[in-house]
Amino acid sequence: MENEFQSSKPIYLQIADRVYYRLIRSELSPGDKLPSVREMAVQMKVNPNTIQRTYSEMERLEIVETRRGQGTFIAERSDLKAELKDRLTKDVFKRFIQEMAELGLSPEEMIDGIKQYAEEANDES
Amino acid sequence: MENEFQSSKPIYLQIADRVYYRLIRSELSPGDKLPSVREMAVQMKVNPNTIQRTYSEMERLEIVETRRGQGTFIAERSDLKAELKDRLTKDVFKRFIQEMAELGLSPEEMIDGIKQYAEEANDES
Amino acid sequence: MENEFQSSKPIYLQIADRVYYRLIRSELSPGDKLPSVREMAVQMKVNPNTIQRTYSEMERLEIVETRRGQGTFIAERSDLKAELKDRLTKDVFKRFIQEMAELGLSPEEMIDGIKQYAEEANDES
Amino acid sequence: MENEFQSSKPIYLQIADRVYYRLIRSELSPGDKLPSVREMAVQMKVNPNTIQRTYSEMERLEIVETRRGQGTFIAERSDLKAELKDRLTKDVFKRFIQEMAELGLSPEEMIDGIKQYAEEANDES
DNA sequence: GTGGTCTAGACCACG
DNA sequence: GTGGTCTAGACCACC
Repeated sequence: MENEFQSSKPIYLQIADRVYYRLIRSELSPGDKLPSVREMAVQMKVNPNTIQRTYSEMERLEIVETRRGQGTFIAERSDLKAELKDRLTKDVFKRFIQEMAELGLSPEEMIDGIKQYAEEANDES
Repeated sequence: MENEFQSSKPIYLQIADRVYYRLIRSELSPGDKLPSVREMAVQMKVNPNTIQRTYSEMERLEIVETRRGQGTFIAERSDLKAELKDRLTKDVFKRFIQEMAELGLSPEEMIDGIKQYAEEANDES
Repeated sequence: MENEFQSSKPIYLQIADRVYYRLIRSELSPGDKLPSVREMAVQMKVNPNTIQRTYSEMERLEIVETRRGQGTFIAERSDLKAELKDRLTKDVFKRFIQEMAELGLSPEEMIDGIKQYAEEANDES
Repeated sequence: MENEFQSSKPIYLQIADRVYYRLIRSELSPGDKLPSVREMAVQMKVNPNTIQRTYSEMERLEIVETRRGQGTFIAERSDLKAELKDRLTKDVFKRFIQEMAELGLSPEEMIDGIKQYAEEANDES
């Protein structure tokens, strides 16, 4: 009865993120068909309108294209995966570095912190 | 007539963030009096209720304490600054590492990326 | 046109108290949907913002959780009712005993007083 | 620099309570002179206006009387102490029993609870 | 439809 | 003058 989405980030964007990650991890590839809006809604335990938004957003970013009567497909561009990964990692890096700078941490301290926290994450897993 | 706040994050939290950063940069210290709700509202070009919410939130987190009829003050705990910095940096690290892991980057790649982007930031400045 | 709230305790907390009591009396159970902010506001003859505050407070205490676009629900924790009752009774006991101690009454006198007043209450009913 | 008042109860009433308790414990007696407003303010680390309110409140309740040019004195009524104690204990009992009834506790459970919590309080002391 | 946020303006208790 | 509460009404993102 419950879905698993949290944080303040809109659910429809969280779902888009999942698609991006599956692409980058090569669990999805250009040309693959995505589940229908309704089916995805059932899988995600979410309102179909929410999936509709997800798909619209991804189409806007040209990550996905819809073919009338056939469904929604990962865009057929050879560089899609690399481009997507680039864009996402770049965003994450920039935000991270900027926030850390505001907190007064030097690049060296950032690197130390990553070593430390990455270890902790390993311990937990 | 216009204020300078952006985006999705609520204004009242953005203002709280500013207080946190001023604390960490030692522009504010435990015991210091914050501007009154009304005065801060003028400074920030925001409705007094918005500031009220900022102050309530910070009080909930025990970063600030209000003395009735006197105003709102930075909490008088010697470890406040360190604790706050810790909490904020921890949050940023965790989010960064988790997002990067989802993008399939290893800690080594994260570190390389930081070196690279930190250089770029230097070049710009 | 008039609502029925009194005294010094903020209305938004008085309304929260009512929810707590309904939970303890099992008129509400984990997972139940509370009325929407607007509907509750009508019922209580109060401004929607006041209810909003009530719900925020209850969410802060993890007694309630909100699902975006769906409404506000009693938290789904099996021990919620017992925990809540415990917390509330504990608070009342502690305050009572402390006040009585300050008035110089021994536990025995407290017990005698309860017997006496409980009888009176019976007589009235 | 800090005073020691807490809870949501107004400071001026908390200070009045202290006077009541000192009376009941016979640390104060009818006819005794209270400290001047200013002196009490210094003792309590509080604004003189706050003490002024305390004294006004106590005068309204006829627990205290002010003699112009001389100061403020505990009212000279032989029954003052007993009456005060009665009134305060009655209030505390009634509120306690009512709150407990709302929580669904029987008088027997109240008595059990008092025994239990009174013990705990002993352990701590 | 839902809750979340923000503005505007008011009143009050408190110090 | 201070913060705390409440009302009224608006807009928005999300489902």
